[in-house]
Amino acid sequence: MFLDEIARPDDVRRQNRRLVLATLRRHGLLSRTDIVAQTGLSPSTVSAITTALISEGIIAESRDGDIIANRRGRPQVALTLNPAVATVATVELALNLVHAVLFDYKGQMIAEEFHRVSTLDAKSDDLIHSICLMLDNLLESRPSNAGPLMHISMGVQGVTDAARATMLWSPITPDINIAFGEVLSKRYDVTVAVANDCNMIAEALRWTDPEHYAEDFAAILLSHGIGMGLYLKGKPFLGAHSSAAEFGHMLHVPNGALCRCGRHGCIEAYASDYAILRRTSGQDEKDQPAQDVDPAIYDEVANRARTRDGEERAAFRKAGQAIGSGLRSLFSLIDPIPVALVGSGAAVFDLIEDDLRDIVSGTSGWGAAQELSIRCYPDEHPLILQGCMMTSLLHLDTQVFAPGDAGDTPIKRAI
Amino acid sequence: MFLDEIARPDDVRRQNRRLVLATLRRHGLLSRTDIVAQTGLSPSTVSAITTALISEGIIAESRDGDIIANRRGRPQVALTLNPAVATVATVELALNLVHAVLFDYKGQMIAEEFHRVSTLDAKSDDLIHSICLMLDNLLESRPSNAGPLMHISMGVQGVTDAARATMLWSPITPDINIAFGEVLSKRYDVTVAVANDCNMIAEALRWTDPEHYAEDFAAILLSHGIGMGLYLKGKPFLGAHSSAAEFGHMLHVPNGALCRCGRHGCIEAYASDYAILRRTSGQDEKDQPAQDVDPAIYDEVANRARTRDGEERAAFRKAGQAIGSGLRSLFSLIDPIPVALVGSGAAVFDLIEDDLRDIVSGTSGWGAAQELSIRCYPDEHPLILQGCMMTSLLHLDTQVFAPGDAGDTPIKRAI
DNA sequence: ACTATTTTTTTCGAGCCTCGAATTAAAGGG
DNA sequence: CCCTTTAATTCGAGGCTCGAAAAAAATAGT
Repeated sequence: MFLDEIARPDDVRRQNRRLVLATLRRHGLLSRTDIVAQTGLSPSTVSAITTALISEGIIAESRDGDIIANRRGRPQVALTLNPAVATVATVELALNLVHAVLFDYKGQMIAEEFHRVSTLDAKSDDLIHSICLMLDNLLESRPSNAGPLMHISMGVQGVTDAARATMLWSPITPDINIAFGEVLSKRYDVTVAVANDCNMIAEALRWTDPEHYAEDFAAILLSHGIGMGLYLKGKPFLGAHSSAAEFGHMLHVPNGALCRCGRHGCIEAYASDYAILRRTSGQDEKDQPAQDVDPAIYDEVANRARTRDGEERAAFRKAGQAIGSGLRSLFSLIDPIPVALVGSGAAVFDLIEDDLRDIVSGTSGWGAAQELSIRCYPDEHPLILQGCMMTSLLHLDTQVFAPGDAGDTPIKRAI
Repeated sequence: MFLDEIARPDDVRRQNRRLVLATLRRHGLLSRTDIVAQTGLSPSTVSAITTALISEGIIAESRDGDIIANRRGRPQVALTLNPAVATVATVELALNLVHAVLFDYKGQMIAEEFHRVSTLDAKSDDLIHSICLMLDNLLESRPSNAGPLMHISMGVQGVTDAARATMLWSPITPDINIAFGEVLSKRYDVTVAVANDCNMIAEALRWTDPEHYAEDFAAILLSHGIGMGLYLKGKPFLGAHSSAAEFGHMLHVPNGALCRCGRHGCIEAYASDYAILRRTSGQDEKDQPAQDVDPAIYDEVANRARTRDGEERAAFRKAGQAIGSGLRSLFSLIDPIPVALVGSGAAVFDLIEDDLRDIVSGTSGWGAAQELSIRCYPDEHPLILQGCMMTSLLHLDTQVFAPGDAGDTPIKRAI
């Protein structure tokens, strides 16, 4: 709530509806009494809010899944999010891959589809066409009891403008400024979010492990490029204008190695897979890097680095230094925070860890000098998928099902 | 307003009170009709809120300063913040200098006092003693119609922990972890804020030029050390745990010049005044830098750099590169934003600008490639002062005078 | 079988809030 | 001296949350 915003009485109900939906989403199956205990709201208020939500079809009483039986007193009746109130779609767009999935409002997968596309040769229209085809298929084949499609969330490898739901630039395709949001929004008549995949990863991590990834943490994706999803003060941090924190394009060496973004000396130009292969293949660091990297070759190089101390090991060490130097600068700006390393780079963490920690060490500086926490997740795709799903569902929870105005409730719109 | 917070009906009033106080603080003299126009609240609500604020003594009708006369209809009656409802104190702590000032609730200076202290030799008790002495003097000598002291805001050169109102580390004194907040809070029975001086500068800039320094901007203080105050999404950005964004300690050159913080290669180790003098005095970049710098000598070096192309000019160019490299990394993380350069470094901007811009250029990258805006403010002290004042006053506006509960209103507490 | 007990959930009134409409207040114009 | 115009307040309607009381729905005991 900002200082220049005006508060109205129904804002109170809106906020408390959000609160109820959030606890239901987190716990799955909860009685009204449980909700009272979890939220701190009074029983009367919880009663009022839940009856409203039930009448709008957003949540439902779950008769079968009764919580506790064989106890004295009136039994609690379990409430749960109504899976059939809405469907959301997620689209992951990566190099040569489109992955679309449908989820119900409870977060259960309804259907999914993979599609191989030569993204590097694809024009924006080709990409959009592929995505629409997949979504059409999925929507047509879904069971009749599924709810109406109400949100699409895209996670893309590239720089995005969240406000305009546009992909500004991406390494996976030559076209720029692709307005996925506008197109999909018109075609399916729903709101669309277009976010950087790293932000989706961060979202997923925070959802699955809120203990560890709490208010402040960073998820760094080390794969085809280097990106970062950042959570600060419990909120995803999007740049001032565009999208993600472009960790990979922080400056490591002034006038250094050529980066795929066209500039010189970026962290990515030392630590990404293409940077490693450029180095181990004997090319100059100013040479244009490969657009695509064969994972098999990358693994081979990594294994060679593990077995003998040669050019390969040196390349990974350089990578560790680049990431470490970026982290040290990052930690100077925002204090040390837990880090998740995701993607192929996480699979070679053993090769970069020592150099990385060497450079970072001493960062903690004046504050509580805690140990730097780094966790690795070699496979990024499940995280991206889950992050997209949570983005969509939380959007519905907080933006669509939150307004108390029953006259414009989505279920009525869908009728 | 967070997702796990519960909303109550009186929160609405609290928020709208804040809104009214904020518009009054910004515009100074406003009729109820003006407030209606500015805020968007209904006349009835504005009437209710203003009568409450008047009865609590927080604002007052200003009979003399009538806004518009000679017009048909009932004349508007001007409202204004009541200067006598509270007094706030600011303390600026810098190298060899303590500056304490008293302001009334309207932001008018009541009294001020400067004190020269050899901070480098001072123990924490000495510093606290000096500050208390000054505040005692000021409070005793203030006019009888002044309001009760209700907040103290300190701006210090060093790393602070805002939550604990503690100065963790500072270049101006050997002692660490000085709990100014706790001591002053007990002694004067008020809340105390301890912030990094750069954050105060940012606060002041946003207040004086909200057009230019809007949602996102950075204020970089180039003087005895290098610090940064950052505004993101319209809110001051404090690190995850400690205090300011330590721009000066981002990594510029791995294993590079020795920084005063004990590490190597920080931006500060190339761009601060002591770094320039270390270089021009023929010392090695790994030598321990001077603790104190004579401004006269610094100016002399700058002038030499302007007149001939020698070691001095090279030193400033190095400084420009260091700052530029930091900015480029910063802009990678949070997108390009307007920058204010403050302090002695701003006076030599002509010597560093070219190299700085060279390194930064290309940062804008994919987004709207706007021109990097840099403005210079050679004297940091007025900004720090104003920032401290605004911090205190806004704290009163939003935290103390906002709760609608009239039973515990501060003016009653003071009686 | 029937009542007492226990626990959950709903209902109802009090006390907040904002807002629109009507009313009162306080000037200038003719 | 009345009319017009503008400012500010008052009042009722419709929200909201909450505490207390009532209703609902089970088990336990006789």
